[in-house]
Amino acid sequence: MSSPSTDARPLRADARRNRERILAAAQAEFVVSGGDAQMDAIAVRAGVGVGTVYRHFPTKDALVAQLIRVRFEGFVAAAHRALEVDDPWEAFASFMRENAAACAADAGTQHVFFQADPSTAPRLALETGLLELSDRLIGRGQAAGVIRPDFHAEDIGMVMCGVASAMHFGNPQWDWRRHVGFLLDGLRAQPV
Amino acid sequence: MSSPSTDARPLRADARRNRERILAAAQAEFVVSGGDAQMDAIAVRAGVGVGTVYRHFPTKDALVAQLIRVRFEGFVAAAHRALEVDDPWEAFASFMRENAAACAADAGTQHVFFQADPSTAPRLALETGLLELSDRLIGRGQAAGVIRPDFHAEDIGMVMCGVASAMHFGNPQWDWRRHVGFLLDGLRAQPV
DNA sequence: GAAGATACGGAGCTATGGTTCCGGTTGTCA
DNA sequence: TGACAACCGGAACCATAGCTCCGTATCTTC
Repeated sequence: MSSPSTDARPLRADARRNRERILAAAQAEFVVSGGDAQMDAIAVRAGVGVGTVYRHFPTKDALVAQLIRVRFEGFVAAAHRALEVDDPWEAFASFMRENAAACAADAGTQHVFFQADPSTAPRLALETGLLELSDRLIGRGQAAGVIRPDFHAEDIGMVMCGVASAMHFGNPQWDWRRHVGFLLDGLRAQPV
Repeated sequence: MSSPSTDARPLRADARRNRERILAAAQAEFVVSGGDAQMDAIAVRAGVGVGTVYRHFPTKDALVAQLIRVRFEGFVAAAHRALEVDDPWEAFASFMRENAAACAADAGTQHVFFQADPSTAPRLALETGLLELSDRLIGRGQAAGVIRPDFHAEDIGMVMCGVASAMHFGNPQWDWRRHVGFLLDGLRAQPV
């Protein structure tokens, strides 16, 4: 929940506080509204006026984009952690499980994700370096013969998109851990 | 694209024709609009007035519900076909592949699906008998030792939801056939 | 502590899109 | 073919939600 904006002029104290509040409120509001949060509701929850919301985020899309960006930073951090793990399979598997858990924990961003332009995720994966990190993670597993050789870094987006949306759109009783489990079993190198 | 309404009074010829046109137009319109089709646009495409759309479907939700219902009838038909297949694994796998292909072929209904109430799919699965058919299909595979024993009929919804949403929300370049392939490999009974 | 820049609040503007309503039209049946 | 019921068209209504505007309040700096 940081402020990665590129301009460096320091925000006034109250402005910075409000910015954080708005992001948190948006996240919370997207949870309860199921992705259809209204700007007014976000403002109320943040304890500010709508005008303030719009001063920080010129449009609703901009606010949403920021939420998504924060989420991707989390993915990147998880990838770095995974690369520390010795066992190549466990590194990959824990990366996948951790990302799924992050999606599950933050339903707000999750809801919003699926309303964004389809190109958003691929673009961010490239920009944040996530794609390259994933590539290393997978390459390591394939070199060790534990990940199927026809699996690529781009595929992570596909399967994780599936896992996340099933936990989001589907029956609340569905267990996403099982879903991830099925996939991981399918991604493991098949014994010949 | 049939008319499964329960009341039996025959529709006037023009009314029946328009009803079919509206459903087809809605499907097409949901494709190009990415799920945000407008009733006016549907009416225009169907070559009728909005009033006519509303006479056949009292609300947009009702129209959407009908599209989803038709899709489920397709699933049920696929399940029946699959049960004819001799090889238990091939029966199950072809069922999954065929359903995924149906989702891919009809992006319109697909888009709409994810806007519907999350309880819609489970409810329809029950009502249409799809759940029970899936259960038989899986039970057969498990009895033959080719499907992992901890996979249940309800799980089909979960994984198919994932596959469908990845092909719908995600990068258009993603190959859903690979996605299904990964899953099927994970669902096959693992050799002990 | 005073001045000026920065930020805030929230009423209200506006566009969008679902829905209604009723005068006119078209099947259907005798 | 005539009469009635069923059906159609589309202008207009209305609720919703994104966004703007400007007078007021607050922070920061000298």
